[in-house]
Amino acid sequence: MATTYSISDLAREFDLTTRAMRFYEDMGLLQPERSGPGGRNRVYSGRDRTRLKLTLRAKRLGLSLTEAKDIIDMYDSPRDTGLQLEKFLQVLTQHKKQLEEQMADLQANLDELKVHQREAKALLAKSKSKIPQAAPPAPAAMPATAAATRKKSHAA
Amino acid sequence: MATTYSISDLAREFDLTTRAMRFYEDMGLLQPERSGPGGRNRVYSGRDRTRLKLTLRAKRLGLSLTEAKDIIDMYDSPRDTGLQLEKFLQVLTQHKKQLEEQMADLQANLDELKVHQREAKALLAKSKSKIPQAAPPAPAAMPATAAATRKKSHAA
DNA sequence: TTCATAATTGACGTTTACGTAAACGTCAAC
DNA sequence: GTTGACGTTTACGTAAACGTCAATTATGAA
Repeated sequence: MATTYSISDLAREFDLTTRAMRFYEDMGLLQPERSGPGGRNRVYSGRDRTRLKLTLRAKRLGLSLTEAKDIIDMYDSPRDTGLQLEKFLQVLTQHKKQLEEQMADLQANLDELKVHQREAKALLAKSKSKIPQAAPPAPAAMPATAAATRKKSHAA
Repeated sequence: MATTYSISDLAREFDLTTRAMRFYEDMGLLQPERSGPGGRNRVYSGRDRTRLKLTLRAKRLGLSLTEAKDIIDMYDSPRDTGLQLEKFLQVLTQHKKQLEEQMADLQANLDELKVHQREAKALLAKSKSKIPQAAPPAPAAMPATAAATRKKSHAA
């Protein structure tokens, strides 16, 4: 039988609250079955788990939940006719372009960061080789970014 | 004389409202000078422009404004003593780690996207070579992401 | 001078993404 | 038989990031 999960199973695994999961359900991101007396309790499938994982990944990349849903649904939808396939491919291309833009953003940040890193290391070396005291005046440019210590990574 | 900008200059350039810019100022991200009668009008410096640019880049990568501010301020702050330098380097390392995590997320998305792209192309080719009609049943997995058509890119 | 354009400061409204009780059901363990 | 641990719904609260007036001022063109 296919593996299933309770709400707290997934909550624990992905480090979120049950409240969040129910909220995602309200948003249409998850569609757990029900079990128990009167079908009260939620039962999540592997598909739900996957969708949740993708949702969180999307969030980490700055998407809103509705954006995430739109995309996930699209990837998850039936593409049986030729026209649907073509449209799907169009969306894919668009999506890919945006991902690549974001890649560029990220790369820019990393590059600037590395410059600062080098500069700082150089300065530190100098200040250590000479006298452990005050050093040169102002900094140079300035990069930006870092998803300030998220709860957990779950990158993949 | 150093080049300066009006509020609408920058608003236009980065495609945001003046309201947003004043909001960023309230958040401490920008500190324009004042000019005109009674110092009413805001005058932005090149530094402001840079900070704004970095702020938007950070936003595109999913950071909150306060996160953005923290980081930008850090990069922008005076690092004159050895200890400050060392702490700065620590933060840099941490920051870098997070950027790399995000890179991994992005890469994962791109990879999955490409798989779908290939699959779809194959299917489309098949359906065209045979009969332009209905095709195989369900899809396979599903990736996620794409900063749903943001206003403008301004990637760099 | 008058009208349009651009700017300013409040101040309240809105959307997103949950948090936080309150109040209750269920089942196993003690 | 009651105490937990886990689950449920309903519902109000909240922080973030602006949007959207309103009321006013300044400047430049017609």
